[in-house]
Amino acid sequence: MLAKCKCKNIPKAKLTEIIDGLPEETIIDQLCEFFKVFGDSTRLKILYFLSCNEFCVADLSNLVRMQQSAVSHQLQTLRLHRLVKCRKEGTTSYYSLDDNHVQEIFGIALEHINEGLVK
Amino acid sequence: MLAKCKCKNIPKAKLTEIIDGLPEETIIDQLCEFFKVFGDSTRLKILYFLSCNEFCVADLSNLVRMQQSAVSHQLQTLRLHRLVKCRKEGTTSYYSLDDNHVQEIFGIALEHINEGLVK
DNA sequence: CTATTTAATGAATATATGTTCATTAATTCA
DNA sequence: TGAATTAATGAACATATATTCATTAAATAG
Repeated sequence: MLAKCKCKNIPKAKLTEIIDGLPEETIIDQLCEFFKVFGDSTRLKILYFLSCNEFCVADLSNLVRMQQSAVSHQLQTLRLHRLVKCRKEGTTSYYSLDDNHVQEIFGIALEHINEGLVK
Repeated sequence: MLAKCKCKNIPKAKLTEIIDGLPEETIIDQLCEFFKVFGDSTRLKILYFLSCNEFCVADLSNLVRMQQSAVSHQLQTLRLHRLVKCRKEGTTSYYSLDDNHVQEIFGIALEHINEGLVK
């Protein structure tokens, strides 16, 4: 526990409140994992394309210009994080978005980026 | 360019529209970088504390239980991405949030995580 | 001026992560 | 059944990243 705040004389009660308000380690880890998923250009492109339409692995492979294996691996991590879902038809796997936050997240991120351009 | 969509017979016009709609590489890279910043537990904790109050490096170091150097390095990346700002007073650097999207982003991420628990 | 404090920086290291290659699994078709 | 297609998986490798340690820079106090 922090003995005292050296910088500013924050009231001890408030400091305790702040420290207690820190989300649990498991929650923080989950947040990290969630954001990490978005921190890769291949996955971002996949998410973009799936936000437009359902696609199979081969098509996504063409669209993002990556090997089938690379796309499969990335789809796996997207699936594990419940951002995309998969339905099978014969030997073909059709992927689509499984989260309504993706668009929202993108929007905010773009806002941040655009503000940077203005500054 | 994708010759044709093998999975579904998506109209060629729509497919072209989708492909053209893919953000430019520079934008995608910026999005990646933005999300990567959130994909680290130390940085998340720092952002949490700064969302509560302004703090100096030494205090943040205590709060997140990391060495001063580690915190300084992370503050640098947060600064470079314009998520925090710094003001100096003597030898002390006071950091605070420099982005109104942080809270919003956290909120959405938490929603996603909580939905996972329910499912 | 010298010693002290606070933060920033650079190099080194250990770990994590994305891609490729090779293989396997599952399904369909002849 | 056997060949072909589509996707998933595992191992290996190369790259990126976070932390530590050591040092430097800047400001203040004695």
